Amino acid sequence: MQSIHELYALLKQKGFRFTAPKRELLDIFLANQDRMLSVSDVFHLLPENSGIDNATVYRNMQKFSELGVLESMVDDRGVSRYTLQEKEHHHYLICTQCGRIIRFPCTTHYWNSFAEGADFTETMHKLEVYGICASCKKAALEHS
Amino acid sequence: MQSIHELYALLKQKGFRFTAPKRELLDIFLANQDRMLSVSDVFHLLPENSGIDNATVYRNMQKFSELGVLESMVDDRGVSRYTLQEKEHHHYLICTQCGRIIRFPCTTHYWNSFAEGADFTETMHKLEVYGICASCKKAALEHS
DNA sequence: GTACATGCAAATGCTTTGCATGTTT
DNA sequence: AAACATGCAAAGCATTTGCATGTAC
Repeated sequence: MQSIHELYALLKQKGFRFTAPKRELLDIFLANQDRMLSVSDVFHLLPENSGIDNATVYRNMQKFSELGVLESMVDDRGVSRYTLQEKEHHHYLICTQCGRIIRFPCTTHYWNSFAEGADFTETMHKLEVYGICASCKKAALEHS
Repeated sequence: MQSIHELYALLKQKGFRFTAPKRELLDIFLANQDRMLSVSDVFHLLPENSGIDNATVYRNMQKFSELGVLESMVDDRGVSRYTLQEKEHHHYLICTQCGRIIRFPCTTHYWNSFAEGADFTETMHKLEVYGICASCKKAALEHS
């Protein structure tokens, strides 16, 4: 999911329209692939007088998630955050200072034996690693 | 963290008081160790005329979390949920049907190499496995 | 022209807060 | 008595929804 053109095709195929607000929102996500953006973040990244309403942002974030264009998560304060979805299933290192994310592949399902033991059928899993990223550590050093 | 007495001691030690609402709340968590309860869940589990206010439940859930009596998470709808904290760090199989949780030990940190590679310092991680538990699968079969 | 989208405003739901009163210690 | 807790009511946010209007197709 890299270019506006691919996204355009995908939307069209699903019967949705490619409007100015959608275009602006996608631009923001394309330009911020190393962040998980909340609706409020997105709203503040929009140009001053975009005229785009909060509700429009919410509706489109949801639509994009359903389409598989965006991936969503809920942060520790209960706020939904979104980022462009990669082809492969990834997990994230998440900087609690600046919000930057670093993707890493999903290579282990070590819990499978426990799930089987409990006769539990997995449908999905979520792994998030929180901490401080390199640039925030550097910044912290410089300020001390 | 098993008995009311231990909890009583812990609260006292931290300078808090052991009140009737706290006692009722803890009883609920002791009786529901296989669930992640939201404030709303807890509220509904309280006796009809407990007289305990919503705000009191919120304040105590937070307090208990800070004390390490409860462990908290935010569900996929952004709602905070709590369960008694175990001695050791665990992860959860979470039934999306009934909300039942099954704990399993944390034995892998396979992402360490990625974190080191990115000069990322982990402070915490979260792993949740969603699916359908044995009893919900059984119930589904019986209804079909 | 029709179906989908948007803006606007009101409503919802979870959570927090201020404040006067009540209770534990 | 002092410090912490609680109930009550109001406020705060994120998010959703209804509806009339606008726009892509």
